Amino acid sequence: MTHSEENYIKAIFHLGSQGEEVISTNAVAERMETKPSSVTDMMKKLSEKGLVHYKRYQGVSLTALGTKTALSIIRKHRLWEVFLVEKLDFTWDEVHEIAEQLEHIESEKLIDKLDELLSFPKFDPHGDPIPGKNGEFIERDNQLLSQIPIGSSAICVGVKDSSAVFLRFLDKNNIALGNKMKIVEKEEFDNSLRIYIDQRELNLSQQIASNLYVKMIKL
Amino acid sequence: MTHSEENYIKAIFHLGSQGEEVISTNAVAERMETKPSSVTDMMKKLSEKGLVHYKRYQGVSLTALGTKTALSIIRKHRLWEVFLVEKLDFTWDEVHEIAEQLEHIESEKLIDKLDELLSFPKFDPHGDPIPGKNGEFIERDNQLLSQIPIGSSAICVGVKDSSAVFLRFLDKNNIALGNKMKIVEKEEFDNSLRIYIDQRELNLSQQIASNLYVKMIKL
DNA sequence: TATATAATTTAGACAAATCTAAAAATATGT
DNA sequence: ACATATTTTTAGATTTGTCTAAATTATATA
Repeated sequence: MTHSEENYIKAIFHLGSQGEEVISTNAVAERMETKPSSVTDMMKKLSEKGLVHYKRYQGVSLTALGTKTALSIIRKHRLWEVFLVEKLDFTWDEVHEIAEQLEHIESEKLIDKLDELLSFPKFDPHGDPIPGKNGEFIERDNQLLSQIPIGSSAICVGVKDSSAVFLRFLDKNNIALGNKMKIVEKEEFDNSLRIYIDQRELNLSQQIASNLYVKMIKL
Repeated sequence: MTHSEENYIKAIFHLGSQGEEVISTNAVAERMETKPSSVTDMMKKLSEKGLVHYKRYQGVSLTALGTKTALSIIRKHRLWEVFLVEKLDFTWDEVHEIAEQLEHIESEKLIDKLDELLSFPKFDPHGDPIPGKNGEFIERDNQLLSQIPIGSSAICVGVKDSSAVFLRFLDKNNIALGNKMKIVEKEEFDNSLRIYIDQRELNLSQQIASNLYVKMIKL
């Protein structure tokens, strides 16, 4: 498979897991930052290779083989991210671009050995689950901070948006995975939240809160 | 730079350091396993980018910039090889193909951090010197086993041919980098050598002996 | 040194991945 | 349900890296 094919497969997988089953040509084009016509061409090719279900004007979805392929690429991406943070001391906002390249390296043995070196991690530095060697994949069932009731306590377990700007904002405010927080109040006007975290009081906009995955805990 | 461009630069560098200064189109084509006409096309492109000196029918050589580029790629290749052997327990006959992919990953920071993780190694698993961050490069001044006088002792420091078959042959005969050996006799008929290594007596063909780099030691 | 041979380049073609512009199919709104 | 808007596809072009076949230049030999 070419890098381009792999990137399309990955895009379709990600679009599929955050909403619809069947993905539109335009959606893929937007995510890949290409033109819809390029997507159509590629869908024909991937369809011939048995990686996607595709009928013209009907959108696209991954076949079982396509899903397996996507999971393998995502596994590689996330394991490399763990490596970069754990072994090379990169920060979580620096690893995506590099992992984007490393995910295309072809060698099953390499990935298995990397997995072992890292002690078989289950999550990447952004809290995203790492698919297993045989395609086992635990979808994250956590809630967004914006969705949990006022008064509850929760642990920060992941980020929905893993762009460098957002991650650096979190760093600046000492919000890290594993941190405990308590939601004190929701401001009616703009839906911002007042929380306690790390012995401090903090105000988070609705946009921030809807990009933080948390796991509720009983007091 | 594209992977292909990088591979051409590397090929020219290697051809240049094992003989002539000016490299012929055919030599590049043979090494790259492409047709001479493809080489001509690429030389024009690399020439326009200032990476090679090229005049038609006159062969090709690297510019200062081309050499710097080549050293950077080789540095990456060899550091990744060390990583694969030291951190992931690959054997020295398995690493070349994977490093061939990894050498194209773009991130200076990644390579610097990798260098640090590996404690700034000076040689790769085959005994080849690793160029420094700023292009410093110690050419190996060692001799081939086939070139040293009978009766002398030497330490094995590298391999000229690093193909998997040759490396596995060495493994099978317990010849490893760092091993001491003494040349006992040279057979006139086929130039094979009788040596002592690792408390054993061993017979090495001329072909083997001319692919092993050694450093002579005084007794 | 003339000519044969070998090396190299040019010309033209192709596949992959992309694009633009136009056409076709589908979806939407009243 | 029909006209319009949107989405998607097709057709044809472009770029990169490659190829084959033919032409050109260099070299080697007689």
